[in-house]
Amino acid sequence: MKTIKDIARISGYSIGTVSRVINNHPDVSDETRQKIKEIIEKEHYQPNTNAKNMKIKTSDIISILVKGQANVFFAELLEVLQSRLEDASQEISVHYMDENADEVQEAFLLIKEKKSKGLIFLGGDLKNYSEVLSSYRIPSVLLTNSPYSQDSLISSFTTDNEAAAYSAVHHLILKGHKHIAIVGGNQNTPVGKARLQGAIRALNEIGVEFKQSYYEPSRFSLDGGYTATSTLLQRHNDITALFALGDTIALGALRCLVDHKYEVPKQISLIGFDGIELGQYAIPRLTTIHQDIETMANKAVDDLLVRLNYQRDGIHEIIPFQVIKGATVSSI
Amino acid sequence: MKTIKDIARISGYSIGTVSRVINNHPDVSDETRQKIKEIIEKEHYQPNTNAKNMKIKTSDIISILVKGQANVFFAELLEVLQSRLEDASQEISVHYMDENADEVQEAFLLIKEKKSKGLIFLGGDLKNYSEVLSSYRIPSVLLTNSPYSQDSLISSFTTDNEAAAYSAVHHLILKGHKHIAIVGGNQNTPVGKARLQGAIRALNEIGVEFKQSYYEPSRFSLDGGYTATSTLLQRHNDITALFALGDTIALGALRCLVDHKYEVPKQISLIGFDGIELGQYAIPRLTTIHQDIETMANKAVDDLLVRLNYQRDGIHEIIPFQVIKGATVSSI
DNA sequence: TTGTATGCGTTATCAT
DNA sequence: ATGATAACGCATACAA
Repeated sequence: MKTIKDIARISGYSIGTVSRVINNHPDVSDETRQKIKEIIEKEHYQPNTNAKNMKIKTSDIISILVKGQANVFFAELLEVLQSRLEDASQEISVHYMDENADEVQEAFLLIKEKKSKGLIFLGGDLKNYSEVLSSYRIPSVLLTNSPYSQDSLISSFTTDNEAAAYSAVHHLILKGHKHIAIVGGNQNTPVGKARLQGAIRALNEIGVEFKQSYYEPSRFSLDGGYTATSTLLQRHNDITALFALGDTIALGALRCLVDHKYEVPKQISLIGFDGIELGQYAIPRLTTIHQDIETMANKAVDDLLVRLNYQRDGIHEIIPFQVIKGATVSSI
Repeated sequence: MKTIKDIARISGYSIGTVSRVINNHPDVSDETRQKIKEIIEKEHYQPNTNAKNMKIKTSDIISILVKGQANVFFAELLEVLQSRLEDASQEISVHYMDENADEVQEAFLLIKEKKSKGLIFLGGDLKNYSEVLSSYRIPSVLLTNSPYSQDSLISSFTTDNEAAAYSAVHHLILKGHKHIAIVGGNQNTPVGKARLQGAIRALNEIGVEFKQSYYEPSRFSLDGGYTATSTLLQRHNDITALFALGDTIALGALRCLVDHKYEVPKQISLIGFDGIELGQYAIPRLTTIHQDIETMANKAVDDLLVRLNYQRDGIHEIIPFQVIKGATVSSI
């Protein structure tokens, strides 16, 4: 493989000059720059990223860490983020990680080895945000979760999951529902917990006591939603409405209800959470809580770009949500 | 940040010995190994990947290149691949790339810089598979497309897109349909082309001439399917069946048909292509062509693992598909 | 404006 | 079994 040495040899210049051309340094004569560029082109030379990363102090890259590659909501959020950052001519690199991977560890590597100048987390909770990591002074933005750490380098823009879940169930209650089951989510995650809490609060408010048997957790998937709903239907026959802790779960639930010969929403109503695009393609259209990904993404990008240039403390904002009235909820 | 030097200093051993411990070389005494490991643990030392990659001749990693992160079919295929490779205790790294990125270029980097020992391509056509790349002698497997290059290092396991599309339309024809419209896909891709060709062949076989106006291309998305279907419905009012060149497109089409007050399948039948999980959660369940991802993934992994150990030529196999009879097609 | 030399953190080769 | 040291390919401080 060709290295910078080869280009130097072929061009007759030194590797120093070649390096300057590669990195667009100003102190090279136009003629030399031109000549070297041509040779680079002709030889298909590509700088070795490993060697490069070892030398540079900081790169111009903002890294985005996405937790859970199957998460449709994150995928949609990511799309907006990418588009905004592209508008700002901001180089980015996206890193998908496993649901149960350690995002702080990953971030650490990104900073240490790829020398990212800024970080955006989609999911994750930075529970283990460490002093070491903090010592690098890299501004970060956390989306869709509240920050555990109170480090001033972190901003967060999140939906109030508790309040949103409350609204979802409240919407069902307004339609006359009382026998409401809750499906999906993981009570070991802050998000899952908050959503269930919000739902319970709405129930309690009208004097309905929440019974554990009306809740069935599930993986965040179509299949998970289907199975959990199946369990709930078997367990109780008085359910008139279902609150799914995510749209993907809701779509699994929807199919399950139909398979069990329930008419939606006539016999059983269904409301989801997230507001993913797919929900509006479902038949019937999914009623759901819409998290405002546009605003989230815009604020995240604006905040990060500012803090990249000016020393400021991170901010923490709650982004308003919205109930999308689809066709899966009806009055009792 | 701690480096191997620090660990050497702290432990009292040389960096050579520390390196040996890190890489599990046998020629270290158990006692030394133990001591050094403890220090590594205590100091939270992590080897620098950049430096490491510069030195190693070849890593033990198989890289998977996925073209188009929004592609649900690839996502499902990837899941099976990952599970199979994990069973074989095979380290992998997944790289998502843009739909119109150059996968050969990316592969080149992966081989040169991450020293991958094997490659799996999801999508892409290796049109530009170069001599340079070939000179590295890295076994590769191409899934879901036929190889352009005849390099003996490449295996491929693919669905016969032309035949499968033929079967899809033939299925509609058997149900009595003649006014069949085709929606979605990109005629600049081999896959899109093959699927359209197969559909046309089925039509021609029963003496129906294919008219261009009964075909509307689209992006590979819900929205794309919706819009293209809209166009077709506006253009013709004698359509009794729709063949979507992908399931995601089909689901967009389904929503569009319903919005236009067509009953599916009573008034208009619909068949998709791919066999993604989501299709079986749609209401009604999607009739579609199922590509056998299990077999594809199994064969890909088996073939690659064998060729990693024995010098053999790549093979090219067509994997049988299957018509899934959902509920979106009925007799006329 | 250009060239030279040093070091980044490793692995691997050659000693010991 | 362990240590010393030469690369790997590049950016950069310093020299010219």
